[in-house]
Amino acid sequence: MTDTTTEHPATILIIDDHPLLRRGVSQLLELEDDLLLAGEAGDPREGIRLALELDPDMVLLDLNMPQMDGIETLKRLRDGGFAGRVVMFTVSDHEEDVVNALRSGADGYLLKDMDPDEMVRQLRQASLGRMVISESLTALLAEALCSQRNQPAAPDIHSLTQREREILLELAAGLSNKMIARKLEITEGTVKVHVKHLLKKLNLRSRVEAAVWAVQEGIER
Amino acid sequence: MTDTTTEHPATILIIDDHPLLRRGVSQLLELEDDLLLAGEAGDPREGIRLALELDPDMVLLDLNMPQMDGIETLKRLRDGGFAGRVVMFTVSDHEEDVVNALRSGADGYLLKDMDPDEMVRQLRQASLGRMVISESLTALLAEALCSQRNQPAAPDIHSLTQREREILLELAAGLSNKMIARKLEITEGTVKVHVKHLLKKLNLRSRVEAAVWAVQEGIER
DNA sequence: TCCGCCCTACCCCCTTGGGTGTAGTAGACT
DNA sequence: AGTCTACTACACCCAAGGGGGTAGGGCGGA
Repeated sequence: MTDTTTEHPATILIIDDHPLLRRGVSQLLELEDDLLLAGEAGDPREGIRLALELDPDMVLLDLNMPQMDGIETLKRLRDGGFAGRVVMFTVSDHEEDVVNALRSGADGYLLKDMDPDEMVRQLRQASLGRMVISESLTALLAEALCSQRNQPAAPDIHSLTQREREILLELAAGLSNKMIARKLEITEGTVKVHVKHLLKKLNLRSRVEAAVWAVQEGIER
Repeated sequence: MTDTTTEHPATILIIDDHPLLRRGVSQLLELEDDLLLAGEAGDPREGIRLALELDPDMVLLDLNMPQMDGIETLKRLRDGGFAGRVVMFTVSDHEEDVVNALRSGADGYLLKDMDPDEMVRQLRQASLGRMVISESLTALLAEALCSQRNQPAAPDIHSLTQREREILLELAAGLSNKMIARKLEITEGTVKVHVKHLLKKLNLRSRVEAAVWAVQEGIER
């Protein structure tokens, strides 16, 4: 498995605001000739730019950055057309964060305090297209899947407020924000706020997805 | 019926690029105290601006103007939030034009060569919320409804080209133009062209409407 | 051969959308 | 009294959408 030197090495971009941690990963990767550090970024925007420019096989993405959270960064990566693997890399072992990240399309979720050997092994797995999760999280993950106490980020109509449901309905009817505003007698800016909120709650990326979802769910007043 | 002077008169805005014709209508309306000319516009953009500013009860809209066709003007009026009646006013007695206008949401279709008496009568009807059609067109209209030879502007998947159907599918999946371009390996500009064309063919106003329509129709490859 | 449609690509223009942030008000619950 | 959520509104910014137009290559039918 480790002998993949005849193949081209898997290129990895790390996006993390901690220089020391980037350095650590960098040194870890240098020891493996089938894993190659494609680049580093200290903030999300720079990271997204680099990812689209370098097009690495994998992005190792810090979930908690001051400028932008990892979920948002992941979204923007996908929006930008990045097609490689995106593995979350974080200190948070909260079930909520794990579930949220995976629901948002992350290809893996690794903890920063994990064993270097396991780290390398998991990265290798990820580069092969497998979804990876830190071993210490598997129990927690199983629990999350069984007990249904994971309301956050669940695309559920009930997570929306009454007003947001109204806006979603009009939106799905094909109305623009301006038209919705006129119809509900509020400003366009307020409509935008509601749309933004419902997109976030439903974990969708555009009003088109929201409209299609609403239609398929058969949402009604 | 003519005695509605106790009510406020119905205000009418005329949008037509022929000054003489505007003058004619103007004089015709002056003779009726229940019909009031709210304003005139010689080109579509000015007309739209005026309509939104004056908010007349009815817009008399030339179907054939050099700057912008009447259908497009009608769309923009509705997009702008104009909620009054929009009656097409034209020389064209082509079935295609009539059907197209009515399908696009026009509240009436009157011919410019119609009898002044009928004209006034029809305008009065329109101001009451009734749909009006020049009498000389009724036969033609009936025929159009019976014989189904009205492909133009019929929201039909078969009116789309293969490529347009592909784009519609991706669009309905929530992909942006850029993502569709990447997926189909063409430029974003070309995707925009296809989207523009399919919206026109399906007589829809936005990609959201297109997406919802596609989903409801159960469009597949 | 010429015409027309399809697909592609590009130009210009302006509007719309979606994100950031701050902030005020009202009602409900602690 | 304090806090939380919902709803409203506005600022700014940049990306995306949608309209107009022109144009060239390919392909098939008149």
